[in-house]
Amino acid sequence: MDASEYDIPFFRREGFHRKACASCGAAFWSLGDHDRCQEAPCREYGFIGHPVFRRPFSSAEMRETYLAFFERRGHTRVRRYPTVARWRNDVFFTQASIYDFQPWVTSGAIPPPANPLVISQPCLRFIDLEEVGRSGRHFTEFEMMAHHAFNRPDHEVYFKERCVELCHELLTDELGTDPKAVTYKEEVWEGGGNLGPSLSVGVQGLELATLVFMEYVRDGDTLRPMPLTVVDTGYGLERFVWASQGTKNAYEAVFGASYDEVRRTFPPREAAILIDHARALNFLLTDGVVPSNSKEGYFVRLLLRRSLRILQKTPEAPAITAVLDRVARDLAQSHPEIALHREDLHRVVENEVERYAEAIERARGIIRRQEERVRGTGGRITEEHLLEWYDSLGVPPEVAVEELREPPAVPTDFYARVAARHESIVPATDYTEKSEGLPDPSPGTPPTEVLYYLDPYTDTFEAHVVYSDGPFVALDRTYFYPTGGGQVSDRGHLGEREVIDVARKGPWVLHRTDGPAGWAVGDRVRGRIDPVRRLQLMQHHTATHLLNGALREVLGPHVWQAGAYKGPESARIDITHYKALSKDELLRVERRVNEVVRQDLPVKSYFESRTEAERRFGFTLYQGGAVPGKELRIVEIAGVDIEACGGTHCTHTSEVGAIGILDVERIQDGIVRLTYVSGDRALDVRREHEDVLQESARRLGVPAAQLPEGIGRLLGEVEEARKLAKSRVKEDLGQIAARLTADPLSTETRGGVTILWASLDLDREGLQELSRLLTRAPDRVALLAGDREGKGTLFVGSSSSRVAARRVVEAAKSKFEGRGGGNPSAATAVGEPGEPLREALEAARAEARQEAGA
RNA sequence: GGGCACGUAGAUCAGCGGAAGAUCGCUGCUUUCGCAAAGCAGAGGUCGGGGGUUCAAAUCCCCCCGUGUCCA
Repeated sequence: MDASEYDIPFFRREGFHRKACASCGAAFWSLGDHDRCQEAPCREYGFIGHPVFRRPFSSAEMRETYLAFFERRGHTRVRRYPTVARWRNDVFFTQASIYDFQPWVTSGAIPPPANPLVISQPCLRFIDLEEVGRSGRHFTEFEMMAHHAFNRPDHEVYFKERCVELCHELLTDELGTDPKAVTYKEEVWEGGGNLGPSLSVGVQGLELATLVFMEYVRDGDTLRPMPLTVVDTGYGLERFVWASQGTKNAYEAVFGASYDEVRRTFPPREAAILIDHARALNFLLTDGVVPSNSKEGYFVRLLLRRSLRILQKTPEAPAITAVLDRVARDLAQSHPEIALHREDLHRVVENEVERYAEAIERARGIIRRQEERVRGTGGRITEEHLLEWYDSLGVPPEVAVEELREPPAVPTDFYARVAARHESIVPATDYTEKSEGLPDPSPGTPPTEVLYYLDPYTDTFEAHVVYSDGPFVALDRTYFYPTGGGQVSDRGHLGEREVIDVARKGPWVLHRTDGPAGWAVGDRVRGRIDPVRRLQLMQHHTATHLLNGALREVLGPHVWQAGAYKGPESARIDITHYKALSKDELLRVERRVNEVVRQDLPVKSYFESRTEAERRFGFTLYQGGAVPGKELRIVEIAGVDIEACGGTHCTHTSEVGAIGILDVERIQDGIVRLTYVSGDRALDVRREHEDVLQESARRLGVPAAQLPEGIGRLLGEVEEARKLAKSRVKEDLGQIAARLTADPLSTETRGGVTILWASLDLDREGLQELSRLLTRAPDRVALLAGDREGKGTLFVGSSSSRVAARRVVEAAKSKFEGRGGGNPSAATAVGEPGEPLREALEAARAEARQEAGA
């Protein structure tokens, strides 16, 4: 990055000097006389015992001071986003404040909620999990305070100059840092194909903030300017608090009294982990993550189980819910939503505690048995076993060791070795816009005015073509709804052309027709939307909101939408929930949701400022993921469900008709999927089911109501018949056996061994059964040839220690090109039928006779 | 999303290429005033589903379903 990028007038004006750090070599700007940048490891911590700010701050005080400072300087305060980044598919968690605005705001697709804005965003990072409690400064969950500005060519808010000025003013005038103590180190930031210069702000060895100026797009080796430049800052709340107090480690400063309380029962490291994890869990659980074995939920499980392991080591330890509540009390001062719904949160946590206990209990048995087996073969349990058990059973090594009679030593690098087992590279899926593959209308094309919010029942309209490329057509205005928010697109006609898909691309709505449209820009076309399909989609969408509300009501507020699909045939919603729905719960949900339909409540759709909407309704607005934009479209069904939603909806709940839940399944641990139908589809599906039922009943010859009993009876009869057939065969074989035994032509005795032989029309299994009957008594050898379906089968059974069935078959099998083998008591071969088989039987007889001896 | 483990009698599990087992529970009988207990006898299995390899598959291979777990 060119040095001129960092040559900011503010530095010159204020008399900053540019120097190269004697330690790391990076260039930095400062008013003070430093030969090194003021960041670790170039400089040791100097603030421990010597706070850098004018007074100590608590977390709540520091957050408020920061937000208020920027508010006074023209920034709009924006409430935190959920810690679960549901609006992105490349990450699970919000890891930085800018994540709130990626990719839509940063790409320029949608305006930011405010500009410039200031936020304190709780973030989660699991990379340094092992460092928590050890380094004295790492946290799983931390708050990134930030001021952001988004600059368009036609609207410049502020960039480097004002950003650095604000940062410096905050540190010095507002917080009282010695201006000479601050260094701004030059760095390059790069991410997601964008890059730009950045300044790392250091004081007394502590990196307090990073100021990033996103201004370029990497295009191979060359850099192109971004159409939208972004001021992306990050100020670590915890570091600011720590710097203000100068305590030995960050945990004392940040957690204060709650840390002291937990310290009474636990050593420093354990205490820090417990509180750190509790803080992260409070955010995650409040934001609707339910423990699971995959995705977001796994991290909740990980934190919970780590915490439980620590708690279980100490008999006088409090319950995990108590630790969570203690930390929640502190958090609620600044994040009141954390204090809500504690009972529900407890239920989720307690369920997980039980499941962990069950998993460990199951594992203990497996470990005991495995040691038994290993010891039985003269081996012993190794470190590898411990790794294996942790990986596949979830048993921590210290628990496994308890269960063993001869335990191996637990490797000190146990968890590093677990990590090594999972070395395979997992490619991160990059965020890709859904509109990929669609043509991009030129920037000069006027944006599409969307009309479908005006009246969802309008299905004909006239508009002008503004863009046409092959089958794709954009209009100046349209009533066609493009796929989005889980709702599939409308279909219908534009002129004589059939519209088979509709998609959003930037500010345009693209209609895909069934062939080259052949219109010119300016042509007037008539649009007709398939009204039946549209109505069904609206009904399914509104039904989804009603269900979402009913599910939260019946199951608890931990229920969040984790995905949804509204098609013309059926709709489904995935919700976060920790166990399968009981039949009773399902019934209550279905009853409740149809009750709301009958109440004919108005479904109000309106636009409202984000700030106001969030203030009134809270974060449950973002059921379908965070929706950026200054204005949110709110779909409100008073007392049932309120969401930010861009779909088309019925105007009253009664228009949904009946709602029938077809299926409930656990698609993964912690996620339940409901499939349902509404409107005419509910009737159609009912009809289809009724037909299946009637037809089944007719075929079985019972009234439909008695189908289950009828099927039960039928299955019983089948079972009876099966047994009867089996016993008949056995009986038949018994008779054959008796006849053979009595027939001198198929029996001879040699050296006390009775040899029986026969050729029969039986398959392999029949021969085997018969052989078993014949060799029930000791010293018997059965030689049975089966000729069936063009194959010859030789089966030999022996209850004599002198005659090995396997050897007999070996001796005979070349006679009929037989292949096979067996063991001393039973052997079989398959080969040519007819004459060769007869010869094989003779050969077998000769061999058996010889082995039996005189 | 990926790795690993598991799915066999009502329950807990063994068997891991050659003729489906153990323990508990269940039923009946013996014993007992009755219960518990003991002894004897018995019932109970499409070895998760489907395909393949093999003379032969619960067992080996592939796909699917379900459960658990670790990791992103």
